[in-house]
Amino acid sequence: MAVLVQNGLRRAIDSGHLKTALPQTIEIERPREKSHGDWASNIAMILAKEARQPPRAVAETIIENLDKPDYLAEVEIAGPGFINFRLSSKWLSDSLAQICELGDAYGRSKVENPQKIQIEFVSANPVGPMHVGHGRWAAVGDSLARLLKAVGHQVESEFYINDWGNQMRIFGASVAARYREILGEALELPEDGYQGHYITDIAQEIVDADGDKYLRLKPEDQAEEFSKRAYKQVLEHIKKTLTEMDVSFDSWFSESSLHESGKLGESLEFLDQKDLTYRSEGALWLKTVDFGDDKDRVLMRANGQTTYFAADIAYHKEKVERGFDKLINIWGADHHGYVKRVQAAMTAMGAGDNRLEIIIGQLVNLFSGGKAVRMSKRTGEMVTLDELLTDVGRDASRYYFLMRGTDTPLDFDIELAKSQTSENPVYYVQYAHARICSILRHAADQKLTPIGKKANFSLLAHESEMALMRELADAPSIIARAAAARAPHRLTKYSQDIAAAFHQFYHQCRVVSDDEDLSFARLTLVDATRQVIKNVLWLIGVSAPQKM
RNA sequence: GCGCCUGUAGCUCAGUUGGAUAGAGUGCCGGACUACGAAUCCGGAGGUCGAAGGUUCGAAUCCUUUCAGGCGCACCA
Repeated sequence: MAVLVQNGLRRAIDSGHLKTALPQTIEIERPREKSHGDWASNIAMILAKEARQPPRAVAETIIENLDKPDYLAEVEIAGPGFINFRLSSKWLSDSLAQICELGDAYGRSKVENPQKIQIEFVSANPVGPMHVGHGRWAAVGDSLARLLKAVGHQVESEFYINDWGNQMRIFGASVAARYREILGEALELPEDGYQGHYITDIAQEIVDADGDKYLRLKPEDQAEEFSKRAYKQVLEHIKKTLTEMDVSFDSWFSESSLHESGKLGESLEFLDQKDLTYRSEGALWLKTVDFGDDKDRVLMRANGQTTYFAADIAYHKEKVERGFDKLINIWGADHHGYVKRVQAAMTAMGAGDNRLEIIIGQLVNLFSGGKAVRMSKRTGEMVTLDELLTDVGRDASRYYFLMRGTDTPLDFDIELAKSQTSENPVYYVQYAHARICSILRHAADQKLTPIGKKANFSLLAHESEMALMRELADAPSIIARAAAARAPHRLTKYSQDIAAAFHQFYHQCRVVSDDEDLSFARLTLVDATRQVIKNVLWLIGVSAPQKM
């Protein structure tokens, strides 16, 4: 379409009717208002000043020089100088035929510059069960990965396991304290210890398996032993929960492996050789200020221990070495203060300014019957993702997590989700899919099945049929834009738009009727709708049921 | 004090990167099943896009100021 306008424009300029330069880009957009056609261009208004002509006159000149291909039904000037294009029914028929032909692949596309992208998300600390907030990043990250693949990128998802440092020690000590309590000793929880009930559960499992075998060890050695053992258990649990959510990771990367393999030391040395570090007050610092941070950051403490930041640098260096063009990290808003220093470190390492893309997602606020639920891992006062999945279900949870943009906080009311699940739009969309399957079953009873491209699409001329076909034809561009904007939540909106267009069509047009040709055409349209709903729901990670 | 995010219908939120009369859902009022699923559809009421300036043909969108809310400002991870 843009090319069409460009050609017309060039002709207008070449012939001297328009005194202006050919613009770099010509914007073509879909008007909000249906009466404004299928596509519209604002180019005349942009050029009006330079051409020293009123916008409408410019538009007229452009239209006079325009080709008229058969997919175009009408071109008109509207409002202050918009050029509106109305597509012919042939164009809609063609896109319908394309859906039939491509099936599950419909909606996918090929970006101009396919990249090798790594997307890292969730990365929950393996010291307890995942909470509801993790669920949001699991849903968003997994859908984004699917979305990026759908537009032709090579995508690898990764879970970073923070299995090193203070928290692991405290975790082990907490389990050890509960272990001793079960075996009759007085409870002495470590400072800042974890208090969730699952800690006791883990301790109980150890008692059940090995009895009081560890009781003779010193408390520090118990903690050491248990942190390794318990963390594996917790990690398995995390994996299981993610599987239940239908979220899968291509790789699991362990923080402690950076320490053990020496990669951490190597990256410190690397920075040192580039003269980016210095010693002060007994600690080793990185000159992050030189790269946009507010202050320099400590890599190694005065006590000789490296910081989490140092490990993260090694981690990101390793990622770059693995050859990704783009690294996407999804972090909760409580980590946004950390963005600058990691970006600074990336720049310092010479990884390129745009290599790392950090998506900061606002947090999930949990409510129960309108009252805020306080969550704390330390005190164990929390609602786990498992509980949520059991209560609300996978489909509703994933859809709900995805309905809002990531930079808006998500209020999740458990009671509302439990008691009024029919209000959740996911059912509206799934119902449309189930209804279609029902229609297809009914048609099969009448010995009718959709016949794909061979159907006579010119019979689909009703207003609601055209609207539905237009909606379906949008899929590739909606998906492409959602991927580019890293905005999987747009898919939920789109899925509702398709369902709405279908339900409207359903109420106005009878699909299976005495008119066999019309029935074939409408069955094909209905089947194409089913296909598109299914494809979009798959990107969201929600099932498309045949019955409900 | 500094930084990031957010203020849009009674409520929960979209708004396709600056377009035309700002849209959904929910709630409220009123309608539609003797044919393919009423978990559906149709109609109505409901707005100073937090506020004030600015940029331009044109602003919810960009800039400045300001008010309100959330989050963050470690030799924790």
